[in-house]
Amino acid sequence: MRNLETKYNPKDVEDRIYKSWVDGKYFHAEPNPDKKPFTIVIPPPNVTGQLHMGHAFDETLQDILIRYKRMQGFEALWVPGTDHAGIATQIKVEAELREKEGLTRYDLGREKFLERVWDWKEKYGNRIISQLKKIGCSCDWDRERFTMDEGCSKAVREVFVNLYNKGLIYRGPRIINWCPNCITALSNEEVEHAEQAGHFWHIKYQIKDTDEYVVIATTRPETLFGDTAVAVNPEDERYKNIVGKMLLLPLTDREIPVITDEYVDKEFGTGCVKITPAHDPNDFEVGKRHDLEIIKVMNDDATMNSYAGKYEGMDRYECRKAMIKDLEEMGLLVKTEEHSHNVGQCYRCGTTIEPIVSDQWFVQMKPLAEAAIEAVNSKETEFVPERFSKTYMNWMENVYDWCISRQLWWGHRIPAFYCDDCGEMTVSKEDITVCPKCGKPVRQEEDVLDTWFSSALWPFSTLGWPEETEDYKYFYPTSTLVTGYDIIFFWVSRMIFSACEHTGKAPFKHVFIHGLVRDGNGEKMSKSKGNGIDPLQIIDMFGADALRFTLVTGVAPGNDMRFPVTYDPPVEKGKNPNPEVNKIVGAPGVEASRNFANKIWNASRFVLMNLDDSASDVLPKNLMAEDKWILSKFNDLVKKITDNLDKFELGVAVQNLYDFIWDEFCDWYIELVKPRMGTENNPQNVLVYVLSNVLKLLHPFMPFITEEIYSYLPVTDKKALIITPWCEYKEELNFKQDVENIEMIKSAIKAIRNIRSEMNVPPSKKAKLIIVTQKADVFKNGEAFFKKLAWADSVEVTSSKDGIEENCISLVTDGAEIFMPQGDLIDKEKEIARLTQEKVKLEGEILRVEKKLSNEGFVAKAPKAVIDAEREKGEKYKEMLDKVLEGLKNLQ
RNA sequence: GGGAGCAUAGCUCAGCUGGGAGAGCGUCUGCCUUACAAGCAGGAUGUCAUAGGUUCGAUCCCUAUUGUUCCCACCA
Repeated sequence: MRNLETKYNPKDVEDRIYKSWVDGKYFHAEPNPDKKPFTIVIPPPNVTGQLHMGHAFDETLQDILIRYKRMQGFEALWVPGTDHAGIATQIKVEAELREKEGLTRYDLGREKFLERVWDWKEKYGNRIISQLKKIGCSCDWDRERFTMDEGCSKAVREVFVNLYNKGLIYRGPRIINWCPNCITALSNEEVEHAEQAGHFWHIKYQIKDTDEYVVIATTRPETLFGDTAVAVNPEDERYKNIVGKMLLLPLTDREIPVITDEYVDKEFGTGCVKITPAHDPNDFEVGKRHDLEIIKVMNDDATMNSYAGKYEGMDRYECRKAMIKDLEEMGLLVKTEEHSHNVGQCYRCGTTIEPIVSDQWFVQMKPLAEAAIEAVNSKETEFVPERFSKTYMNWMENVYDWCISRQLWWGHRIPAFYCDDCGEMTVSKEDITVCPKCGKPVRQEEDVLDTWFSSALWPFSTLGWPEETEDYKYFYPTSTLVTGYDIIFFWVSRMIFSACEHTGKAPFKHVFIHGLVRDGNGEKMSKSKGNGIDPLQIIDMFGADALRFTLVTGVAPGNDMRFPVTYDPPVEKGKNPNPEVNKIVGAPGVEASRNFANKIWNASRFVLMNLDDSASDVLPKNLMAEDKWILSKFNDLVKKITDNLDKFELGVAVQNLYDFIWDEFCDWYIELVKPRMGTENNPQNVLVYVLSNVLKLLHPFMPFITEEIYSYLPVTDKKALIITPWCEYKEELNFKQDVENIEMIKSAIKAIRNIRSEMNVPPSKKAKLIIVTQKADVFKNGEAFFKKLAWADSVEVTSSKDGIEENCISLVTDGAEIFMPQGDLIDKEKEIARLTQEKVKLEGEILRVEKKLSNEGFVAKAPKAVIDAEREKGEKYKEMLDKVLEGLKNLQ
């Protein structure tokens, strides 16, 4: 115990401590009428691969909150689990299949392919769980869930059928976003927009039975084959005469009419718009208004179909190139302009989205949004920081229907059954094999649901809903949801409206939103850029506590953070590393945290090696001033940490802890108390008290090292730190006067150190101190401190300056004037310069204060406390200035 | 087009309902002072983006401007 190494080694500790928590079943929660519940459901990581730094951040925040609440006496439940992540996982498994076996999913068939995906899920799901454990997550592993497990699937069907029966789910042809690579429909949220350089082609459409043309401008000429009209603005004088005429659609033998529609902007392009209802959302609307034919010109993989005539079979871009060439040769291409525009891309594979008409399933959103808006307006759910509620509202108030069907195999298959015989469609919670209408066999819908459909139910599906289980009744609604601002639309919004609709309650009280973890250049981490940092590697290098501490240090809620690392060989700033070549060798932020962990470790070693058998955490009756000082400071700390945690200000809380432990406890209290070690006035119990309690406050942030150290301490209530009650503010440990006194001594010591350093006096050179003060008792008490911390060999405390020898350095500090006879060491010129500088500074301060105090407005309107403080300051400065002036006089 | 964030020390960032700005890293000086060199002591560095306004008083609140990042929408 007393032979602990001088370097804290996380590897000796973390796995062992984690196991002890699991063995103690401390993570497990059960409905408990004697306690209040505190519930968090984890944002389930995708089973696509492994955790990245963003997860580590997200989960650290949750673990901090859950550990804090657990210690505060809540029945704290953190539900873990993973997400099946429809498209993302299917893509991964398909890629693996292609690489390793040269097969496609169609080669295997649906059933066999799904077996492969389940194998994948097993492997990577488990890997993710083990990574969560490495980070220190105190999830209730008895309740681990998966979005496609039995319970969640049941909830999905319940919700689907409910919504369908209420008429809030419908099926029909609409323009949707189609990913030709994933071969599925996507919701609007799953499309990312990126600026792309493109062209604006001006093409002539001949007016039938004339030699005249109209010119239309398009960025997507290949959709021409689906044109069923050309539209102009009804107010456009230029085209009034051709409205109603027929046009010859180039490269085809079709004729299309010229129609008028308000949608057309006269000013933009040529004022003529080709209308392609099957391939453009706006055109689709125009088409509906004018009852136009809908002609789809592409196959599911974005190759051209038979409507494209001789271009059939070509890829859409190949076709574009070829037809432009042909149009040019035919003299129908008027001009080509450079044109950059936003193009939709699949959020999973990056392929350019094709807007396409397709039969899909939709959730009607408007009616569902109402309750979700109200939940946030009424503060049933609150966003932290508050500004994100605007993001949410903005989306919620402008929702459009949600396309929920996906042409994938991996996911919840839509519970709709078709009878090919009578045409009946049945939506049912239970699987059916025969048509309830005609008794003929039915076939189930091939499509699966959007992966977000099931994650939208996560806060209640994981707690037993639709059953009214004890868990559901006790733990739901949950307390806090922690997640990144990037999935407010995908997930948070959908959880809120789903919960409001199906459970009648908002799913959580607080939504604690955090930012993204970026690389050292401020860029998003990504595999393709090679700038991703594996949290497990960082843990391996520095320990989980150091990583966790780093992730919450210096970050304000909702803000992004940078995670700089150094590579070997080094990578130029602004450049991306090549993971094959550049290895991570350092991480400045984490090193600082690791050093902090080490500091605590060594402070604890110091305490432990100085304890005798009688040591405990019971505070003695005869507390010394410095004991009262640290106890008061600790008391303040308890309040600060608790307040800040309650406000989700984790970054501030962690800074408070750092300052208290390093500065106040280590640099001052332990140093102040060293002279008392081993004497009959041994401070050991105060040391144990403060250390053991500060470990409690630090535990949520650095669970491993705190638990380890705590186990060595002779505390009265000996149990695992993780379940030890949180500290409370104690009025009886507030010693205002002693705090003032010790602060006075501290500033005197600092002033002496400062001067000695300026005068280049080495610590080995001891000095005599004469302290002239009206507070003799205070400074007398500090005698030992001056000897130890200000390198004095003798300390004389007096109330008068009589008899002080002339050749002294004098310094003025709060409550005292200190003289240091320095013999020949004193450099008179230097000392005069120093005092003169001091004089100028004080005069400046006095001027400032006097100016302020002579300002009538200030005296009349400022709060009394502020004015008094200012007066006090002024007096103190004047007093100090007098002494400085006197010192100068003596020197000259 | 709509919305949001950011601009503070060389770098990365804090700054808690307005009362003369802080940390870490880096840097400079001196130290193995009986827990810690992953340490100790001391120092230097800021027109708190710009211009107005409110106020006795503004880094903080309001307005505008500039720069920057992001989200949403989008005229073919």
